[in-house]
Amino acid sequence: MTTAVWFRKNLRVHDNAALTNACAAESVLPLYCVDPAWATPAKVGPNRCRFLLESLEDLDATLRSKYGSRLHVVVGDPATTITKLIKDGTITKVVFEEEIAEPRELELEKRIVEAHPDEAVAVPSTHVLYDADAALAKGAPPTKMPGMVTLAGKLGAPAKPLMAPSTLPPRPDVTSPPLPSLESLGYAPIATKAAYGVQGGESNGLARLQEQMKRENGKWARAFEKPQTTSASFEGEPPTTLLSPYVAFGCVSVRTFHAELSKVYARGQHAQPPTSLLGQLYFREMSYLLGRKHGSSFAEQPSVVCKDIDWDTDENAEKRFQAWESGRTGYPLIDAAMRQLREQGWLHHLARHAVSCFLTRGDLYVHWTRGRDVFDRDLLDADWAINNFNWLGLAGVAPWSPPFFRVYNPFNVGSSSLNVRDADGKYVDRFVPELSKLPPKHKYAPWLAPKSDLTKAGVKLGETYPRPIVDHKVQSKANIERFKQAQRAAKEASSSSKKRKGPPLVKKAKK
DNA sequence: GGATCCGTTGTAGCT
DNA sequence: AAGCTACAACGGATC
Repeated sequence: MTTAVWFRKNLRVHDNAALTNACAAESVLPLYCVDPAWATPAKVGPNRCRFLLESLEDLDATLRSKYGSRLHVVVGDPATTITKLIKDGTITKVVFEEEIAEPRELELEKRIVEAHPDEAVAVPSTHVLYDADAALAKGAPPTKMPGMVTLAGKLGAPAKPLMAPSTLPPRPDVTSPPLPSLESLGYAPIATKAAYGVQGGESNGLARLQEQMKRENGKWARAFEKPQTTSASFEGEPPTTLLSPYVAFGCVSVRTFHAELSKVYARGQHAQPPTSLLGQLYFREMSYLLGRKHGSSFAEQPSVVCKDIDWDTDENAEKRFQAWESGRTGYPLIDAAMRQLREQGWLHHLARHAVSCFLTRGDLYVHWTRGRDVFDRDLLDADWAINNFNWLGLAGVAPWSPPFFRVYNPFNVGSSSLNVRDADGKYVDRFVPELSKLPPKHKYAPWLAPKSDLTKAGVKLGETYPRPIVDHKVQSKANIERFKQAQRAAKEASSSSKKRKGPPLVKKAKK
């Protein structure tokens, strides 16, 4: 009688509801399924996949050293794999934490529960601070931080994280293949390290959590305010905690993060949401609540969470998208960020703002889902609910968007909004080295540099580095106007359809 | 039910 | 350098 613990977004032994649940079983098989339809370079970039594999190795090592067990990793569709294990008698039950918002995962667990109503045991997720359905029972999910703070007040303290089990029931005599490698999954080897050298795994994640909470004896965590941190960042002391990849894969439980942060907060004055560290956890929570409630209509246009905007989808838009994705827009800040994303799997939050505004309503007018998919592939901390929440917001289509006429200027690096703080242009040097010999004042706007400076630096615009793909000043102004018109048209369409007593939001016919 | 307020992080130009 | 103003103006929550 063996129970499989199916690890999903909880690659850890602490605060793991499925693992804790399985402790009463006679025998436990720790199971992870690498879905080959997902773990492929087009869907999941090499950095992200490497982080996953590192996390699996760490989990396996912990299971071996602490529990005398080991991880059974199967490369295959999780539902098919679980069915096979049940049918061949390897396991009699499977325990897993429920998904909250991601459609792909919800669909998957539905298939498993329907196929195995007696064998599948779904336990409430530890991936969020609050039980999502209990939170939604209090009313509509908040779209703004004051609403989230109020909700948290109503719900009280989040559940205490579960302790790692002291022992596990024995593992059945099952032969496990060696853990997959990047190469075995069809990835080319990666020569470079991920951002700040982060490596996946619960051990690394918990160590980083402790480190960040102890930084300046807790003062750093208490004083943390996101907009004060520097966006053009890639080395040295990280500007933020860099814990997001660990939380996304579940190497660190968000509840453990919250509990540790609460201890540090209790020791002195601290910043408040939305800008504080707690605020960051609250934004994550909002993403999940909105994802659970509206996830299926996130990309449905129009819907209550997505305005009907006439994004460009023609060949020219495709070319602009490709220039953006490959870091060849002619705007060094955008290009450096996009190359950093690809190389390191990470971007500071404000750099994410800069590139997503640029791709969508700001400059290129490309559909936001294109950018979302790139982030989902390349970010180490890619998380379905959070990624959609942020793109919907930045593209200007969601109720939680900033006013649409607030567009970031991609070369005004002295402005406080993007907080680039890179007078020497080191960020450009690192990721757009073809501009590194320019004088610092021209590094973020090479097209404004005098010819003599360009020649001296060996820069030939249009050859060694692109000219700006669009004229930001002209284009952003035109786009604001276009967005305004689209917004008005959408509003009129929805109010006239209401008058006709038809469905309030009619799905637009596909082009 | 209409008015008012507010929203994590805008820009440009001026003092 | 920091701080002010004008710009243009949405939509959800609250009173």
